[in-house]
Amino acid sequence: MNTFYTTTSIPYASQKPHIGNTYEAILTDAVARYHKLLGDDVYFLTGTDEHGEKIERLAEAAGVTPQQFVDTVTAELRHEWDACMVEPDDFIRTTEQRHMDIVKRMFKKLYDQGDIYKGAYEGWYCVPDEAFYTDSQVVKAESGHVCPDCGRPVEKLKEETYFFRLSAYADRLAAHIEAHPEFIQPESRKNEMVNGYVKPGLQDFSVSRTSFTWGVPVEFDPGHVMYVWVDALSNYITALGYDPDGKSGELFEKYWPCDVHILGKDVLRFHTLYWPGMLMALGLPLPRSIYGHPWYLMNSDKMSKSRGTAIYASELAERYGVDCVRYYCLREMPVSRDGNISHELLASRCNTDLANDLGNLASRSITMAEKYFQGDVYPEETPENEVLALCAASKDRVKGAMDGLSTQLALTEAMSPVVRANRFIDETSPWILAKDPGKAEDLKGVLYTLLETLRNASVTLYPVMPLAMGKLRAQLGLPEVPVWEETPPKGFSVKRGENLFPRIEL
RNA sequence: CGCGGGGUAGAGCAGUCCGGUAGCUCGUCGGGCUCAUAACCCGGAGGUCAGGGGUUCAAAUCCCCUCCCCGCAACCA
Repeated sequence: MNTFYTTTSIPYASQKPHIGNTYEAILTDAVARYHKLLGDDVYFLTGTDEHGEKIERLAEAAGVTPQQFVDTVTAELRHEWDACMVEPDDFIRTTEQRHMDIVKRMFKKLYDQGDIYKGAYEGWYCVPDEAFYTDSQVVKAESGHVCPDCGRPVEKLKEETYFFRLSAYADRLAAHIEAHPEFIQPESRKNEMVNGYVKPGLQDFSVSRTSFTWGVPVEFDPGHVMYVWVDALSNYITALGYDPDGKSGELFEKYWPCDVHILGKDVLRFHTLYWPGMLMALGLPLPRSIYGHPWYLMNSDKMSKSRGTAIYASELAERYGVDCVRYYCLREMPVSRDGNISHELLASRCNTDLANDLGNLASRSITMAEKYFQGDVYPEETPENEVLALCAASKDRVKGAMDGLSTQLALTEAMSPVVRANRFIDETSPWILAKDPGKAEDLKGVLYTLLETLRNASVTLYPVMPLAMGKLRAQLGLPEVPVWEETPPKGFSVKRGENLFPRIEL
């Protein structure tokens, strides 16, 4: 049996995640469910990044401890995930003891072997903005260096910090990226990483801070806490029970290396350069692939809580149903640019595809099966026709698209037999066949074709819409959870239930 | 010459790698059907595929140039 390990990036627990953040969890969940259908031994990990200065400050402002603060945010996040039927095998928080214990020993090991060293980070600091800038970021004005954001003068600041020696792994990493075209996906992002960072030369990066305390302590140097990279990125192996001293647990031995890390384009750099560098230093195999997805925008604008333009998955799921939200997110995200989401767009897409095409096909097909044959449709011979041929062909194409994480294409393909079947009804006019007792077998063939189209869709769409497809399968008299290679049955015993996708009225 | 992405019907998008009558959804106009969630099916109108040049029998698709929009530009998650 193949194993399949997939992860989301772990969101920063600084605020409740909006639909744009939740999209990633939905995508990863659908990928995990798809591989489960294929029969793979799947492990799906997600979690939260809970340390850092920003959280320390937000907690202080809220008058709570940082731990209380992240407990609240992480609970909100899990509520969002739950509302979308995102069901990971494990959920890791970087403030958990099991994580911190391992991270501390990892850090020490890297330090002992010389991959982490003490140095100083020099930069520019804008006091009013409380922001650091690098040499290349600050604007050089006549009056001296000024803040690129607000234009006020910045001060030179020097902070003692530990660095990870990424430069030592630059050549190996460049060679790996070159030799494994699938390592960074999609390809346009790979080019961005290579041209933007690898070719100019990879520099060491800072892995500790002395300016705040809410982090994993560097035990051999009090005053330092770990900065985000070592702490957060390592969640992918600490959750599996990795042991820097060579006694890693069963899960780690079974699932590492990861098959695909799924994350936003904004953090792709850290996952494709920093993280592999650290893994090389630890002597561990690199993840097989890393996929950077675009973002969802609200009316072509970045979602912002403060501007009131954020949409939350839980609200959408409550209003329109979890299946609609999952379907929309995975159907509408374009391949190579940011997607748009709004109530209007979601309602339009779901009404067209789910209510009018799929839901209505189920409704009319099952109703006819009950009306004409009391729900039992067992033709003497399994029919062969264009619609059934399309079902088989489309399923293969769905598989190809899902393997490449192209959910937009996968869903378009999965829906194509449904659209074709609606036309098939007009072409065959079953209500006319029903008036002629001598055409009973023809009528059975037509209804079988329709029900088999629905069964096929219940498999190909199951990873994206587990709830609704489970209900559809129940109406078709099939087990609620399918397997990908399900054999078409000789016939169907159906029973009409509630409408699968009620039309959305705004 | 910093890097990358985008600019295709009123709106939102696919097609561009592997040139060959420009496609999908919504909207709109007309027709059909009555099994169905006022859903389904057929047809019409609507695009010089950002602009210019080149290659070719043929270019949205390949090459060159220009314009516009967006993201990134190293320690921000």
